[in-house]
Amino acid sequence: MGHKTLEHEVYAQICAAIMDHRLPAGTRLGEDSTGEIFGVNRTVVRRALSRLAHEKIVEFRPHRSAIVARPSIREARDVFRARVLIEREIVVLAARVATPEQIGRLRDIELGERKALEQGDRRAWIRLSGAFHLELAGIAGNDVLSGFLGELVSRTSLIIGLYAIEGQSACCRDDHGALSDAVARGEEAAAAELMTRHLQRCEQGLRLEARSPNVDPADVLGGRAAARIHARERPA
Amino acid sequence: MGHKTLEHEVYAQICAAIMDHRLPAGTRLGEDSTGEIFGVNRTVVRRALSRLAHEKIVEFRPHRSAIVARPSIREARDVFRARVLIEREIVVLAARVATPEQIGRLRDIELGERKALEQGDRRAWIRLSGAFHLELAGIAGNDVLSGFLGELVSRTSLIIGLYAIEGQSACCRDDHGALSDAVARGEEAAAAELMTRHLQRCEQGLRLEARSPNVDPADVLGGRAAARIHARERPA
DNA sequence: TGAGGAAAAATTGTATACGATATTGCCCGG
DNA sequence: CCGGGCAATATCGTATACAATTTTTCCTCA
Repeated sequence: MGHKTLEHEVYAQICAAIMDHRLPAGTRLGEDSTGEIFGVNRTVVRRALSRLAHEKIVEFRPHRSAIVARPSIREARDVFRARVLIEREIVVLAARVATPEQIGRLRDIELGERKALEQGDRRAWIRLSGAFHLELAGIAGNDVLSGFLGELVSRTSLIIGLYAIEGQSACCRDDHGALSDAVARGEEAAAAELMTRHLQRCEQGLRLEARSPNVDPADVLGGRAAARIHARERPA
Repeated sequence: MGHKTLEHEVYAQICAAIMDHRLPAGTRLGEDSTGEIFGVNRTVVRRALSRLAHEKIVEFRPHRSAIVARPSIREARDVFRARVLIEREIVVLAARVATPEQIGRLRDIELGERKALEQGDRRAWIRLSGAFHLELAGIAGNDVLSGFLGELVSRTSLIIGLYAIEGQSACCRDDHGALSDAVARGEEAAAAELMTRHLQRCEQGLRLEARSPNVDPADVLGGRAAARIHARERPA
């Protein structure tokens, strides 16, 4: 893999790092600084960031460093609603046309998920969990919906990083297993309901209560401005 | 409007030109040549094209000129299926929450559409027709779905340019009017059905018969290679 | 001490330059 | 007359350089 172009490589690396929660929301991704990390030029980073910005994974602000996106609570809800809509359709289509071979690949991913969960490899689990949904989308066979879901899965990963309730990370017991079963048996309606409930459970594993309606404007109260204040409060 | 940055300006211009069918599918968009047209540098064009590529409006090929995307028949079908799915939801949500003021804006767009149609201003009609759907999405209030629909509308415009049956351009008589009525009255189910049929009619106004299953590989049989052949067949 | 503002630093926006790769045209042998 | 290979051209991929803008620092003054 790797289209052999630096831009794609940098894009993939940053994307993976964000998905794995190694780069938390709000992290500054300066063009020069990021370029030095990868040993490439600003131009490359710029393009990679541009793409990530289009996928709403990083935020671009004029004349200011790009940062890892900080999806709002409202945005998080919208993402889950969109996922319910799209993935219900996907799972219905998949249940209609899935071949045994395709079901097999779903099972493989499930297996990997369980293994990662046992070993406490949270990163691998997150990645595989997303892969399961994308595999399902591939089976459904609508490339447009697959593309949309790809974006939604990425954004969901960010949302989980921001709003997950720490204690109960492994939200979904064996939802994916039940989902595979229903798809394998061609039970369209059942699969759709399972998907809906699965996504609802995932969403309920987050803290999306609008504590105050959009406390974002100050966000964590600045970042830069706050840094100066704290420096004074903590006089070395 | 205009974020004051050249890249955005170039992006908007190219996008509009493609939507208006002034740049037909397959048109070469070289970085240098396009840059000279706008009097800007390759860098700017490159970024703009990158964005358009992400929206599937232009195709990027390594070391070859970018071209205006040539959506396949398969892709066209997927786009319409996705639109039915998303816009049914949108229209239901809109019917649930639309305010009189929002309905008013819908009516305004309709009015513009009718005017454009009378005056034979096909470009304005296409633009307003898309605007109607996007306005509806705005009313629904899910920014994620709005974003997706934005892409789908753009791609639909390309698809129409490629596959529209010339004679019957004005496919939809007054579908938008009926749609507005249903939304204004809060008739969710009726609005959803109207939207479905509206999109189906639009799709039926196209030639999407897969004459041979995916004649795309050669597409119009090359473009470059074919040009040479035809030159020989037509000895000037 | 705190506020205001100008200079300095940092970072993005845009342009130019050079190497890499694919395409094109041409020449030559069959 | 046709096909294959090589040079010339065009275009992209990446790096470097300068201009514009924002942010930060720090100094001055009330």
